Amino acid sequence: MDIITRFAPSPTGSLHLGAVRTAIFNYLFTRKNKGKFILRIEDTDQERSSLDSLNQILDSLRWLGIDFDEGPYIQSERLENYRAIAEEFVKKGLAYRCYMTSEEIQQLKESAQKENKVYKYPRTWRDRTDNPPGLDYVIRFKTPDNKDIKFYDTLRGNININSDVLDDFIILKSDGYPTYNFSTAIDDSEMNISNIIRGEDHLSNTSKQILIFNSLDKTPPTFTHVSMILGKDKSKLSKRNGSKSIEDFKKEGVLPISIINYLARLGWSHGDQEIFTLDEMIELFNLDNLTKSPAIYDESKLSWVNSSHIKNIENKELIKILEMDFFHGIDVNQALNAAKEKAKDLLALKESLKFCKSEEVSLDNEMLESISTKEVRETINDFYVESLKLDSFEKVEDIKHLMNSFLDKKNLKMKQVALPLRIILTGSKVSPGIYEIISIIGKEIFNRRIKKYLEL
RNA sequence: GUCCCCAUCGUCUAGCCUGGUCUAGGACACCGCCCUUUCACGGCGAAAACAGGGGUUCAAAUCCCCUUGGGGACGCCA
Repeated sequence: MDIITRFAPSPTGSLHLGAVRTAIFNYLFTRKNKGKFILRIEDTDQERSSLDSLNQILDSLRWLGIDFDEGPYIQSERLENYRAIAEEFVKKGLAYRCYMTSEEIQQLKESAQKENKVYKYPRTWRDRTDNPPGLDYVIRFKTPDNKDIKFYDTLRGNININSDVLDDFIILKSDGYPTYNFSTAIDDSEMNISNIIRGEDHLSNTSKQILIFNSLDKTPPTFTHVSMILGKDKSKLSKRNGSKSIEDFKKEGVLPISIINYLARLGWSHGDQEIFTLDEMIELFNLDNLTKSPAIYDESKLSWVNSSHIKNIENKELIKILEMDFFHGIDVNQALNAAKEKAKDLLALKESLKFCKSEEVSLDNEMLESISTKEVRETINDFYVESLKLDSFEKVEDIKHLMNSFLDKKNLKMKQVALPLRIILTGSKVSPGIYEIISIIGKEIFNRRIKKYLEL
């Protein structure tokens, strides 16, 4: 059977982590099975949907590298279809018009609450045949009585829900827009979706959608309801308990692959492996290795995953991402290699390479003060003289030897030379090791920076 | 309240389906030590879990039931 999947966000805000993970699972599953991946925008809430959110979602997905084979299909552009089907349902006696106003329903809900009961629509219009002219109406689905609604979930097995816990739910709102359960089921059937992978919060909605599938005379897809991602406080992820948007991560120097790796690993596993390339994940992904229990979002793990991927990233790729200029004479590859080793994110990495951007470095007062003593000046001068013996700074080993023999000769501690040297050469407290720094900037820049300091 | 789902270290998880190899493995974080040229990186080590109670069985983290706990749904939100 051909695999067709979809990711169906609603454009009512930026992409949150749970949605992104759903997208990732769908993506991995589809690519693994050489299927078709569809993007569908569920914007049937006129009030909350916005073009801004839509663009933001599209941008985030693009940045993450999650690409689609079809779409985006926009539900608000398919309204005629939903309306026609709703009308057809009415004609067939599967649904009916309900003229009850929102105010009336509000009242029913309030009195139900007073009696400590749960509101349920009293089916007032279910069997009425009159159509009061000029009044707003909704179309409700005729939910059958005491019927077992069954479906299969690859993660949770056979699920059985009795229709009596369901209401005569609305399928078409009074503004002519479909409700979620209706349009989702229609699109999933019309787009021939074979597998629905989505959050567990949709598990109880599924019964309603099954009812729609049945009425449409279509076989429902195979479901996989993935567990939720929770915040540190074990409640639904929100800004308060640490949830961020994809834009936030981008700003904080997190690589797309790190997010994908971390999120995929939250709820999915392959033995003891923690770090995966995209290709590996596609190769290894399997619905059977998903976890059923909810997972708590842990930023420090993400940070570790990110630093691991930074270590692995190709320099060519890294240069593109950093959008950074290197001063000529800088050994760019060596600089990148050294910086990658210890950076926890791209911001830190960029910061540690600041000394590679221009001919000179700027020093703040505190730094200047720490290197302006007579002893330091002499030491640096001596080291400079010593360094003249070396024709090339290309090899880190040579510099190391140079340093060691210098320390021996002068009977100095590493600290006494390396600390001021680092400040003079980089103007920073965050940077690669001192031998690497010297090698990276090369003899020319080294000489220039040292001379400038000695002339101060 | 009703219905549905879930339950292994603080966190993510392996093991569960196909009971014995589990005095429960790995990773992140934490703590300690080492390396050291700041910040870091790295290396080594420690501590840390089968929610509770009943069954079934020679044997249960693994199968069954109950309790408890957590999550979700019950919208003219998706």
